[in-house]
Amino acid sequence: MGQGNLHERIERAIGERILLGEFAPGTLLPNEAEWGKTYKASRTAVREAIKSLSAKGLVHSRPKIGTRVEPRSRWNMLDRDVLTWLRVAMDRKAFMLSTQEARRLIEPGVAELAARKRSPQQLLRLEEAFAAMQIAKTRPQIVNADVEFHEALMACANNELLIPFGIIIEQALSNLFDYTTSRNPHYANALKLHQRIVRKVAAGDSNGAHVAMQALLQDTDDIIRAAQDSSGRAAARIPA
Amino acid sequence: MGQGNLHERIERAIGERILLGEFAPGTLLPNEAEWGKTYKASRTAVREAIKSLSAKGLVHSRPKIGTRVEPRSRWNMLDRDVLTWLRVAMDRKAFMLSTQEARRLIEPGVAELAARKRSPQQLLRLEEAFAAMQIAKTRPQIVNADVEFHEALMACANNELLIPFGIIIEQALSNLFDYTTSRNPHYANALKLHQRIVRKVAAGDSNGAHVAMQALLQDTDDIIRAAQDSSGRAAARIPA
DNA sequence: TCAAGTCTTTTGTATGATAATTGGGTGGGT
DNA sequence: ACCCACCCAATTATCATACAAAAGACTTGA
Repeated sequence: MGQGNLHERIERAIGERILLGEFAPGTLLPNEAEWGKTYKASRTAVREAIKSLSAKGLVHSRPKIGTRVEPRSRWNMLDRDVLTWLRVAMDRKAFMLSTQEARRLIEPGVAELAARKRSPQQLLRLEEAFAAMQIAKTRPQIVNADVEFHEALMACANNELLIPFGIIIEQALSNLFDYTTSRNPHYANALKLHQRIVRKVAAGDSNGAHVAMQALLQDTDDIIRAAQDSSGRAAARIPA
Repeated sequence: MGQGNLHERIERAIGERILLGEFAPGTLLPNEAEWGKTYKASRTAVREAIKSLSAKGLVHSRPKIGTRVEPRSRWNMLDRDVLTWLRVAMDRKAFMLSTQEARRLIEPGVAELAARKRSPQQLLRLEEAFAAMQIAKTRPQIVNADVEFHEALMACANNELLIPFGIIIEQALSNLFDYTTSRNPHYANALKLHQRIVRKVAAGDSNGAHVAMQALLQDTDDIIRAAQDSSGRAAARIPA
């Protein structure tokens, strides 16, 4: 099948099927014995998979009733796995719109907090992340460094409740770099925008950091829009 | 012990102990057999508890190695259980500061989005939630209605990635109402502030909604500060 | 008609055995 | 003394089986 433990593979399989809508919220899943037949595994392995899905808020089990899919409002969308499955299930464009919208909502505020509350050590981590962005060459290096930059910034905000958002950023960026075929020609520009954030955070200029982050997100949106337009034109070629 | 299934109780027990710092990130937990002895349960039940903790990002298990506590940066703080344990583990004042800070970060933006994107049906839900706040009498009724109000507003924003934040609001509000002993004398004022948000969202006035939400949060901060001051004075009476 | 009790299905828990993983130790060769 | 291949042991991963507990469905009696 895929990789990972048996119960992890089963979890992924069922999770994806739920996210894809094959089992709608409110419906009853097959019972544990049937899953066991489906995936040729013991009830134990199936139960462990379902326990994980339950912890992620996707399902809820009760004796005699069975396992029921929870309403989407209880799904833990900021869980790494759930978000991955969601990306698989959603239209890519819609997914990027959602993630960018969420980023615009919180990242400027995070930058603001970071400028006000970062410790010297946290600032150092941010600066190192920026340095890594500067020397990154290959695409995975660039993505990793970019993600680390935004996570370092989150850490500067000194509020653990915000950490789960890192997962959104991670998904958004790795998706973005898949989207923009090959190298982003504006990478030098993106670097400048990131550098401005570092400077504002270092200077403790919270308003400046807020604005600088908005500028970076605007730039990202522009890149997405450009990529969309070109792919849109390609799609338009298909006869209706 | 408490309530719930056996594996849920074990999960809670271990989860709380991790959050309280008894098992620091990086340390090795006792093995499954020992947990079984500790809580007088079979290995099966222990394993299911640990699977849940694993799904919440608190721990990670590997054969021969054992189960290790993950770094806090991987903990799923927006999980309902984890946040509950965190509240138990943290100083109440610090917890409320964190939650309020997070709310200030995202709720104004949510209100803004809600004003721009809400469907008529979603608006109806918001209005009904406000109506419920108006007729609420007992404290649990008030808390429930208030939580429902903010969750309805989230729904208006039409972005599922934001939903997990509802958990923060839930915890923040239930904590707040524990904090302010007995009835909040300014409840009439709070109602007005909520109503203003409803009106702005109904009118599609995104800036207005943003500002109205900021005003509500400011009011909440004031209430907290007032409660803190009085409890601070009480604490100051204790001889040093 | 209704209510109490039994039946049945499904998850929850226990037990014991075996497989797989991997850090650490062990020993031989150079 | 160093290094490589190999084995060993501890721990989780998986399996099979049995029984317990919950709760909806059904039956039976008044």
